[in-house]
Amino acid sequence: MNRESDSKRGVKSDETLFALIELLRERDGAGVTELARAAGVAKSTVHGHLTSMRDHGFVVKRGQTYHLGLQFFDYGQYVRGRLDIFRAGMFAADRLERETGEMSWLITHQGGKAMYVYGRGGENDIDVNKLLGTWAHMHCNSGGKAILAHLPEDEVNRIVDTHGLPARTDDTITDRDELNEELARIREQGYALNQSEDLAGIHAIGVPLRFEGEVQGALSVAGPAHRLSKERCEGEILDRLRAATNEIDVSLAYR
Amino acid sequence: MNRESDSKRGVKSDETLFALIELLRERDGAGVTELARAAGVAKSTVHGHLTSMRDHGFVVKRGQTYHLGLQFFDYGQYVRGRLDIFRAGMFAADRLERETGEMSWLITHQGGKAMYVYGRGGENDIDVNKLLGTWAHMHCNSGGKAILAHLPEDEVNRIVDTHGLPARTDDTITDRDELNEELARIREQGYALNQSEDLAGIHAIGVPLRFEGEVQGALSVAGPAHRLSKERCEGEILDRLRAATNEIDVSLAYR
DNA sequence: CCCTTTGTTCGGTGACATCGAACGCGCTCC
DNA sequence: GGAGCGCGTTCGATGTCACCGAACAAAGGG
Repeated sequence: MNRESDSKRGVKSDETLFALIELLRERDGAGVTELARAAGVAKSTVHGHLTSMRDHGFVVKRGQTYHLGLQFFDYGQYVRGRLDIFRAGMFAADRLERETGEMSWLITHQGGKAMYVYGRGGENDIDVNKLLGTWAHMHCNSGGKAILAHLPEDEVNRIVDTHGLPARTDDTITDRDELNEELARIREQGYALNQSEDLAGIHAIGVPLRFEGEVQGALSVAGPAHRLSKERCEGEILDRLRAATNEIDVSLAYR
Repeated sequence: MNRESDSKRGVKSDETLFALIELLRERDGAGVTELARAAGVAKSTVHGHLTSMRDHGFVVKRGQTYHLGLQFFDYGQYVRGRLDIFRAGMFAADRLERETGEMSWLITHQGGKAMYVYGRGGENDIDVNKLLGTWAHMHCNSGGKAILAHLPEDEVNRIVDTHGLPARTDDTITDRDELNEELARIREQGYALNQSEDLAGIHAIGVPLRFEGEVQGALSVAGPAHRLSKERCEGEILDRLRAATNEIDVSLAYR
């Protein structure tokens, strides 16, 4: 009723399960009654799903309220660990951070969005853990743009159709044609810049990580605008990024 | 049919969903037919669940085979980020690793098992990422024993009933009475030692992290036996652990 | 101590999860 | 190159079980 698209050939019961999971996250844990009201289902239904999840560690009960369980962390670590990009790029990202003193990021994409897969701190690790494992739009950050630039044209179109080009700052690219020009430029020069297009005052530069003709992800360096001038990005940092990419390519080829 | 305990009041459809998820992990991705055979359900059933999961990013399709998706990593990072222990203990673990040059671990427990929530490398980060986010029995590592020692007696019994005391090495405590003696000792001296009880040649020392009268987790230092002698553990390292614990306690109190 | 609100249990019932057969495709192997 | 196997996917028919709502049991709060 609330979701208009029931046309899909999925399992409805799973749909409510996932809704409950998302609700538990949004609210940082919740009770049965609260969940039932929010999801629009009976209390007993919610209770049933929670019981199943509890048996598998996806949910824990503290007092009267249910919370998402560490089983998610378990599976999450597994999924990340399976990514070639992650295994081949970790060390490169570490070194990049040491050499530049700025944040370094390993990024990949799934379902038309980019995810921060691995990051190293620069000044403080707090920000890293805030972003780590979160989804981002691909049009407004260096890594995402670097990936988009090397994706088939129809896939780029599909992604833009699905997720749009929301403005994060005044400098975000929100026009389709403008994005295509930018992607062509990135393809040509081999790297993508982000000048306050995602967060005001944050600049970044990213390069694509390709393997077997496909973009697997991107490697990027980000930091405050006053330190990451266009000149520094396209000079020192780009050189280091190129070296790191090369190292990762080799590592991917011989994995 | 394969599972004998259908007595639980859960949702059967969720049960097969979780079975599929686990199968996808065990096999590092699989096709519909393979999953259907392994789970003992119809292909169309599998396909339905996969479609639902795909819509929510829990699964991705590469070619003809399905793999677990990065949505798990997203939720996983969220769950860890909500742990008080993690937010309050990260920095302490970092410093501990720098000061001792050994691996440091932040551990917590759920459902009677311990999980490695945060770790820093010591010599190599590879091992850290192997263990990070995995479950462990609580009776055979320092952090787990430190937690057990400060849990109510009936809960300890329930845990042992559920998970048993499997022998990981020749030195693993496999006897219930012996475990209880050990736990009493730990309670008295305030720290737990692990001398090759989990992995041969690996020693460790752990202290409990308590807050509001409850054990929230444990902090531990681990490394090769030849460097982590009983004397060093109970001397220098214990001192540093105590300092770190104190810092975490303060951080927890004022969170 | 009542009275509200919570989590939990319990049958009854119709929606829907499940099944099996059929389809279309890509592959291999004669 | 076409016959045949295997795959993922679709489609109805069916009977199971996910769902509901009411009743129950604890747990606070006034």
